[in-house]
Amino acid sequence: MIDDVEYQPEGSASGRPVDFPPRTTIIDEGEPARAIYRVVSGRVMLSKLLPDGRRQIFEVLGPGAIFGVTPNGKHDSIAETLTETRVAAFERVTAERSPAFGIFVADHLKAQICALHDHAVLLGRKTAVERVASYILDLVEASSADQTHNGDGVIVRVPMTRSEIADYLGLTLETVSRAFSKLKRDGVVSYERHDGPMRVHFRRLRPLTGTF
Amino acid sequence: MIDDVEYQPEGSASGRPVDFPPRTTIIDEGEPARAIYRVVSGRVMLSKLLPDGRRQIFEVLGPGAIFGVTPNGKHDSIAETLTETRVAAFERVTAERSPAFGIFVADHLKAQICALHDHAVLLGRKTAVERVASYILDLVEASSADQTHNGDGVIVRVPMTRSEIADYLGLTLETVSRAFSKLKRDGVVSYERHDGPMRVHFRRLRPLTGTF
DNA sequence: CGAAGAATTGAGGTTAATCAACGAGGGTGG
DNA sequence: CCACCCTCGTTGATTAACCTCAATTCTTCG
Repeated sequence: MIDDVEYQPEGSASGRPVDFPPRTTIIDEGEPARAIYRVVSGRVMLSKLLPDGRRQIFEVLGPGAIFGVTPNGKHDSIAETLTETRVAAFERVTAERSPAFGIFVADHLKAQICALHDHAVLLGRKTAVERVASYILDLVEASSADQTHNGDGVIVRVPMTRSEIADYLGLTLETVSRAFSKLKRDGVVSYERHDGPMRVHFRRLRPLTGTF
Repeated sequence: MIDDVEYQPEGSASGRPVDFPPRTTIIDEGEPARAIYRVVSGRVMLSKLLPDGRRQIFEVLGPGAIFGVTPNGKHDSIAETLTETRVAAFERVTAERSPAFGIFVADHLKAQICALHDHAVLLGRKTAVERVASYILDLVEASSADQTHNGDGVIVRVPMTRSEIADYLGLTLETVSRAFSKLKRDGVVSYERHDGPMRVHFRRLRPLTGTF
C-alpha cells in the first residue's frame, strides 16, 4: 500500500521502523513534533489527560493509520500502544517536502475527522449501553477482514481493559462492566472469559447503538 | 479561477461567494460533496443527528475556517449557519487539482482535529459547569481581537441559544441554563439580558474549566 | 501459595435529565 | 396601540442514569 520510496525520492531517511511493547508511550502531549508515524501493525491509542488525572481516549488506530501530525509543531495528545506495535517513523521536515506524502496524510486526516465526529456524537448524546454497543460494533467492523462468521454471530476479541474502554467511551469502568453484563444477559453477546473470544449477534446489537 | 495566493489565510477569499441568512442549512448529511467552503464572515455550526432526533454539534467555525471536506465524496455532517454568513465556495474537482489549495486545506484539517480532541475531552470527562465554563472561555478567546477589557473583565456576546449550546456541550438546555445561572450567582459572569453583552471575569472562570 | 491486577456486582449518593410551570421579549394582526 | 402568540430562558420538583465506594471473585505470575 505505502511505498516509502514514493515519498522519499532521494532515498535518504525513509520510514524508519520502530517497535514498541504493549502500553508504551510513543508521544507525550506537548512534545515537539519531530516525526510523523504510520501504524504498521498493532494498535495505538490517542488520548489527553486533564490536570486532575481524568483521561479521554479519542481514537484507537490500527494498521495504515497516521498519527503525530500537528498544526503547530507540538503534539497535542498522547499516543501510546495498546498492543505490541510496529510503526514507521517519517522525519517531519522530510515528509513535509513531499507532495505525495502530504496528499496521503491529508486523506488520513479527513477520515480521522469523520471518526472524531462520530465519537463526539457518542460522547455527547449516547447512553452507556449505546456507547458500549457502538464500541463492540466498531470492533466487529475493524475485524471484518479476519472475522469468523457463525450465522448471525461474529467472533471478536476485546483488546482493551474495562478501564481503557471507559476512558474511550467517557464512562467509568464499572458502568462499562455493567453494560457488558447486560448485553450478555440479553443475549446480544456471549463469552466465557472477558479476555477470551466474544461472540456478537450483530443483528441484535445494531439497534442498540443508537445510530440505526 | 484558482490563484494560489488566494488560498493563504491572510488572503481575501477567492471562490464563489455565497450568502446565507442565520440558521440556514448549507450542507446536509449524506449529500454528495461537490464543493469545499471557506467561511468569509459569520459563523457556521457542524453537527450530526441521530435517527431519534438527538443532535450533537461538534464545532462552531468562524472566518477563515474550511468545511465540506470529506474522505469519500459524501458529506458526513450537517453544516448550518449560526449568524448571517458569507462563504466562499470552491468546486471540489478544481480544488483537488491545486497543490497549494491542498496544503491550505490540510493545515486547517490539522487545527480542526486538535479542536475535536479538546471537545472530546469536554464531552467525555467534564462536568456541566466545566463544559459551560470552557464554552465561555472559548468565546472569550474567539473574540480576543475585538474584546473589551475592563480590568479582569472581558465583554463577550453569546451567539447561540441555550438549546444550541446544549447540543454543542452534550447537555440539556435546562442544565446549560442552570450552569449560566450558577456562574452568574458566583460572580464569574454578569449580564442583564441573556442576549445582551456578558462580562466575564476570566481569572475566576479559568479554574472552573477543568483544563487548568 | 500469596500477591497483584482485572472484572464483576451491590449499595448508596450525586449529577444531570425529565417533566412542568412561569416569565420576558418580539412579532403579528386586529 | 394592544392583545395574542410564539420562542426563548429560567426555575422548581422529581426521576433516572451514572458515579463512587466497597466487597468479592477470577486469573496470572512470582
